[in-house]
Amino acid sequence: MTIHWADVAAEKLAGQGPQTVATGITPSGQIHLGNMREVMTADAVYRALLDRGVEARLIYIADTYDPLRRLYPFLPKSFEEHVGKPLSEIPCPEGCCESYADHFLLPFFDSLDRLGIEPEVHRADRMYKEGLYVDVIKTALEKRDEIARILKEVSGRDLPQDWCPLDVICRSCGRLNTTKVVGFDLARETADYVCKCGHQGTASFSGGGKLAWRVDWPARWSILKVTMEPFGKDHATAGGSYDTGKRISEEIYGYSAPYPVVYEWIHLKGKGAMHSSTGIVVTIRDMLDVVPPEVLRYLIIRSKPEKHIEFDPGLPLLNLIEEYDRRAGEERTLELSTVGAEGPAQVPYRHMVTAVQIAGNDPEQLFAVLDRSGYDTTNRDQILSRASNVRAWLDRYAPPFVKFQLQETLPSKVKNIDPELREALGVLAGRIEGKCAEDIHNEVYAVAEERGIDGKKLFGAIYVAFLGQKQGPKVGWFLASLDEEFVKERLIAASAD
RNA sequence: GGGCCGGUAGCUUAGUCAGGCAGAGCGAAAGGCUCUUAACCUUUAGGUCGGGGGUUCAAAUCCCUCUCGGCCCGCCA
Repeated sequence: MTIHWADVAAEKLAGQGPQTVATGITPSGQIHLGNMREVMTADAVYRALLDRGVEARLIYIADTYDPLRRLYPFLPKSFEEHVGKPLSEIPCPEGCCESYADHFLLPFFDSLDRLGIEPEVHRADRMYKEGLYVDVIKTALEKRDEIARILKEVSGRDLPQDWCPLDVICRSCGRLNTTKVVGFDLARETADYVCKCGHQGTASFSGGGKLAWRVDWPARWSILKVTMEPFGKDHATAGGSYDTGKRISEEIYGYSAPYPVVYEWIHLKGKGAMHSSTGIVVTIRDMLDVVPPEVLRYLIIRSKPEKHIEFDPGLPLLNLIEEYDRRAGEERTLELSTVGAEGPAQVPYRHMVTAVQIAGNDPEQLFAVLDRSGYDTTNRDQILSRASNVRAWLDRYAPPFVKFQLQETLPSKVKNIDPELREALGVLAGRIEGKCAEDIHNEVYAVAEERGIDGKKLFGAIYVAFLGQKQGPKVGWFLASLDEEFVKERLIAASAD
């Protein structure tokens, strides 16, 4: 019996007072599955804490005050002028949201909700503007030399003479990365700066700028009293931002660094790590179109955070879904993956792949097909939702050989079928009337046997006649789901020449 | 150059902290249900635990070393 990693972390933290589990992501682009690992990891530990009766909260800090680093491939050329501005101060790239940051945050929040993750949200720009950072900014400026020394000692990085832990926003051009702080006044809580754009001015500690990342992070820990935080392996390396953050937190802010959980990246099978700038991205919303939220949770919760996840949205995704649906995984993992009261699906995803393609977009037809196959269709909402998952999967990720399409007219390939097989199709046409799926299926075997034909070949011929390809869904059930006259006509047409 | 994480069956992996018979799922193969249609049942095969060395009665597990993959030591989750 293995203790789940979330419980291991929770056990370490138990008995140390109320816990604040923090996560943070910069909404600089589509928030993808890789990013989601951070939040899922935090949520798993949060749940594990609650399960053992520890008082805990889950917070999510949106780094909305980070500057836009560069013109990402998905942005219009016109956004060049916004590079360097805080994400919260840039307009929405598609004109539908209040800001650039919101454009990527809102769909992400929607996804979190569906995943059953309900963090308290803190937007960095608001925290700065509301003055929550004023004290930590003052301390950082006062102890600038000490911070610089820590950064040098831990990361080996030499900072320029005029380095300042506070980056200010130019009042004229709105950029964070083009200004230089030339002086500050702790009493008035302002900093003086010059900007490359030619402007010079004075910026307030409340919203006039932000701390450099390596200082911002530990400062935030002390402001929000963070006790546990997962982060990507980029921050975890020796000399990385956790190491410097830990020292800054303890020595500058007198606050113990949070308990770390380091997570690995999620790779897209055959393409490498997900990264918004490389275009190797599957967004959370994309995935939620294809799998139910429980399965997405399961994907992340079943792997230990330090293992990278090789994610393949093609055929192997079905294994993951079915492993979850059949409750084949480890019990605690399944428990932590649950969202609400929704149970596992009654209809296996794989079968749904066939059913959906037979039924097309007609829900009644779909229920008819499923009823015929003997599945429980009482939970109609769940079935429709799964069916819509399956359609999206077929559309985007399914390998060609699982797809089929009923041919409106007799496929020309029928001409290549052996005459004796075609004849058998004609015989079959006369034997399906009023028969149920299973009986039709049996007729196929019966006809093949009577005529001394290899059953395999006869099945193949049927598929060619209806789908134009050599394989397809289970024949009896497939034919039974179609209009009987249509089936007869098609079989006769295929047998004639 | 220095560091961090990972390498266990064809694939995904548990077990590594705290040494004690290498386990599971998927896939594969064989058989069964008068039935290949991605359905079900039964059974089987599959391993140099990345390589080498060391410690030990005993090593996937601890130590050293090499190697492969990924990442970090500017910025960035």
